[in-house]
Amino acid sequence: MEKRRQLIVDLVAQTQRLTRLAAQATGNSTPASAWRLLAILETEGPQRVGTLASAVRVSQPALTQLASHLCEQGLVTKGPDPTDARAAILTLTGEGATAIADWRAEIGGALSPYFASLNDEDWSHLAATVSLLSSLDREPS
Amino acid sequence: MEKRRQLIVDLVAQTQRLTRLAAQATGNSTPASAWRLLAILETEGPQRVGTLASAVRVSQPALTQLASHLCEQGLVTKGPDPTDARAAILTLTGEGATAIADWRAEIGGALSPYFASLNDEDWSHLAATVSLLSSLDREPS
DNA sequence: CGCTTTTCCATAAGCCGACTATATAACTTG
DNA sequence: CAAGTTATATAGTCGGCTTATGGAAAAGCG
Repeated sequence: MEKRRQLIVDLVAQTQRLTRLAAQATGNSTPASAWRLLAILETEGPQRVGTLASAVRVSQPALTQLASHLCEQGLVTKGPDPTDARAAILTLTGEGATAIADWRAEIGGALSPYFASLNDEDWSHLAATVSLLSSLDREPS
Repeated sequence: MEKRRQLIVDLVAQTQRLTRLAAQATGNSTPASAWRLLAILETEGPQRVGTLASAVRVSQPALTQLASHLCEQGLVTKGPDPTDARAAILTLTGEGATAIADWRAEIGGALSPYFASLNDEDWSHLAATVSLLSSLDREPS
């Protein structure tokens, strides 16, 4: 289906635009990878550095560095893994959870004007798209 | 509508993930801003640097630098504006158009496995979402 | 058990894209 | 034409991400 492949391409192009729009509209300079990391810790619970690196889709050193920044800010804590002395486990703090909530409010507020003209049908398409995107990157088939 | 605001947030989160997935799946290091620039030139025709900077959503110096890179690669050309000697006008070259086409093929090929399990209804939601996203950043209302 | 190999994370060095501030040149206005 | 404004270019800097590498712990194997 060549048409579907084209649709994927268009979707990616639009997501890049929206990502950029969100970054610019909020003015928040916190990198997207940080938000992905916090969101993963929130939904999946404490995780190892290596696991997080692949989940966030950055290199392991990048995640180590990101984690140290977030530790300094008090948004996550790094602790030992009782089952493996090499490993480090990152845990979301209460402040980290608050930071995510704040960011969500900020982005929602900044972007909702752009979505003001959507009708109910548009919203249902969006909802469906969000839910299917949420579950599509577990292993390409 | 608090639910809708939440949906926007989730959409942004998913688009960030997809953007990152696309970057990683293709291995193509060309920055997203370059693709946005080429795509704009393709659909809108030759444009001034300043106009492109805001369309691509980067600062003017960033676009100047990006343009010079793309010129070196032969993907765009920079020419004078006959109506304003200060201005520079960027134009997509044939090679530039080819580069976009190639990239689209690459991203479509790299990502389509992830979308293999979608049904017809999913695809129609995606199509609707793409089309509404395409037309949402002309001025927040 | 001891030794090798593998795994996990941290550190080092460097690249590249983006930003702010500033300079230069050209258009516009009074 | 002088003064102010606008369009782009340049300089300088910062931050995130990458590859390459190091060191320590676990796992595999004789």
